[in-house]
Amino acid sequence: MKSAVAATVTTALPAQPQHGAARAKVGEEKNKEADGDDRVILHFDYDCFYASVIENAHPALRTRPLGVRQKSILATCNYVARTRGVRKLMPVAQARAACPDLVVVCGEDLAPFRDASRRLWAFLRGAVAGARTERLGLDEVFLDVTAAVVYNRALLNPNALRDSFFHLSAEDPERGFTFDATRFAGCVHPPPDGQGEQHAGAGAAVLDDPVRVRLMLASHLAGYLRRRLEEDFGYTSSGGISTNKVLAKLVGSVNKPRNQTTLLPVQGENTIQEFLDAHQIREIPGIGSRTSSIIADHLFPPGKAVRAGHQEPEQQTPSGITVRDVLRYPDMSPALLSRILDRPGAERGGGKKIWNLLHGRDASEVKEAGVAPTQISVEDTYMARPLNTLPEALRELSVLATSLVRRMRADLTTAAEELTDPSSAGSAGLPLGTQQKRRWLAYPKTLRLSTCAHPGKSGSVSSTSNPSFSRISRSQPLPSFALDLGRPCAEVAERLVREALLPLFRRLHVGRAAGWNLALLNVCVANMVPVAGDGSSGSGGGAGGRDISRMFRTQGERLREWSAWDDDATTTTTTTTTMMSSPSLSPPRDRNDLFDGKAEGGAVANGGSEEKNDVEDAGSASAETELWAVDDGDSDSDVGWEDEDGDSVAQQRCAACGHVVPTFAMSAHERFHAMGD
DNA sequence: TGGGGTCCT
DNA sequence: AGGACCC
Repeated sequence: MKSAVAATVTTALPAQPQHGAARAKVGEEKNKEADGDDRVILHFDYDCFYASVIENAHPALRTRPLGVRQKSILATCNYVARTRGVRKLMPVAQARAACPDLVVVCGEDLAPFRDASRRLWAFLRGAVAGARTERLGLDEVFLDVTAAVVYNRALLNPNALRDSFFHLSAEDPERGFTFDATRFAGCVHPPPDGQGEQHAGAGAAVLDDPVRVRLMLASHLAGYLRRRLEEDFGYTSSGGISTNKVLAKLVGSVNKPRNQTTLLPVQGENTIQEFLDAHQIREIPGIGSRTSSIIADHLFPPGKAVRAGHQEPEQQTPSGITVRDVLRYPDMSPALLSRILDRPGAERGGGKKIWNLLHGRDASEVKEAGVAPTQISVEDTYMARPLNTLPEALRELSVLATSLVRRMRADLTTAAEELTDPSSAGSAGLPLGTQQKRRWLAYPKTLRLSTCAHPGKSGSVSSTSNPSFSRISRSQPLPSFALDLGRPCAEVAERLVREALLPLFRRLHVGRAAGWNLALLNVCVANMVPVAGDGSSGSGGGAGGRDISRMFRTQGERLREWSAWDDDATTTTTTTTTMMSSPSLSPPRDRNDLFDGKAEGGAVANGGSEEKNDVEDAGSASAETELWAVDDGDSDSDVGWEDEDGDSVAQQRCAACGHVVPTFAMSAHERFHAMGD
């Protein structure tokens, strides 16, 4: 995978912004069969997120075993509970049996979790200039921090690595943190002490490897961000640092609660493939249960004898087939994999994609999520008492519809900041001072209703292989009255039921007036169309409108914001070489060394258990387009880096502008002035 | 055995 | 409209 002399960083960029699609294509080609070592990706996973949200609202629960329930299972539980034998996704009854004093909290309403997730996400989005952030579910975030890391690598001072300063913005030299560039923050994946290692620690010959230096920098960035998440927001997290999304995410789970892991290449060894080889294929993100079982069935046809080569039953995740098993299979190849997975409806590049994942290659980009979701759905299940009559169904539909309308208003509108004159505001019939004008950021074009019949009640199917019985759905255009902000949610919802959802329901269940045995109802709006004049919403569903402004915020533009050259031929090589010879690129002292003095959990406490203080703090603080290029073609490391000895954060005042700047930021700061033209 | 999401066909 | 994937 990794070649010793990669030197591929994409800082040299065309002068003009590129069209998003064009840029993506270039990216694909570049990553096609190449290393894909040219990015730096962070993955954060908030530890037992739902439980943490509850704990932050009720700090007294922090020390008690806590489970968060949805219907009859625990969506998650805190680590105290896990100590007592409680597991994620465990039935509530079983959990109580294992831990009688378990505190169980209902988590069926996702609003508090959604709010907390958005607050953390807003912080991360604004934290690193030029980074892209992508949310996965409510509790995971990817960041592409390539630009910031490349920039900071160019600024490393080989004479004072221990007192390095990481710039979070090229625009504001004071924004950042100090760190020790002679070591990684947190854990690294093949552990330096590892028995097999004959390299001296994590060190020696390796630091002339630019990938490794970037990962070292990224580990400190990840450590800093996680510390902020914990200290400022009360959420601990696990982090993974690597060169693409799948590896970052995978390696993040190596040291799970409240820690982080950097996956580093080791020269002359294929440590990344070894890391992957040991995983069950089902554990690789992107390889789901369907693909897993198809592969398993092909490699070891169900009729035949059990695998001989495997000594242990290994009662872990399903199938037991590892990445190594697949790759070592006779004549295994992308083509064979494609044939195995080929079936009607299969994804086109599917085989090749899986093949790449099995090798740790993942060219997918970190996608900046729009402020508006592309879909909003509300659902409820009725396992215990399936719906069979129209009055029941209508009652539930109206509950769901009310909640849907409320969510549309919460997630798809924003405060209207138009400079409306007081008289026109008053004419809307609301008190002047308290008027909450909202306007749509994006509006859905489609309304969809889905149902699902009860698996066991009337029909067949009890198979474990059946992942919840399949849904059926019907959709229609969303009536425009659904967008009327002047009426109460419940009123809009009732009309929605009568005029849209009921007809959809009849289309779903033609010919039967009752007795459907419905175990699930789902109401969904989709196909969001951004409102013209606002650049912040989801992907255009139809021909409606494309979000032009977002298409220009491509990776190229982000990199240009930082734009320090990463040419290994220049002074940076000196930097890294010198770095190597520095006393120790020591192994992490300890697995939990990141937050030294701190005793136990966040302590943010969040004051009283104030119920809701919500509403849109999410919008602000995103990384602005700070378009200025630090051209650091030369001059770098020697000039301006005297033998500064000051232990902690030495500062200087800039003669040009009077800003107080950390000494290690001074060089960058001066270039800032030089740039100004 | 939940209550959500995304993308592709 | 459905299926695959993710949490």
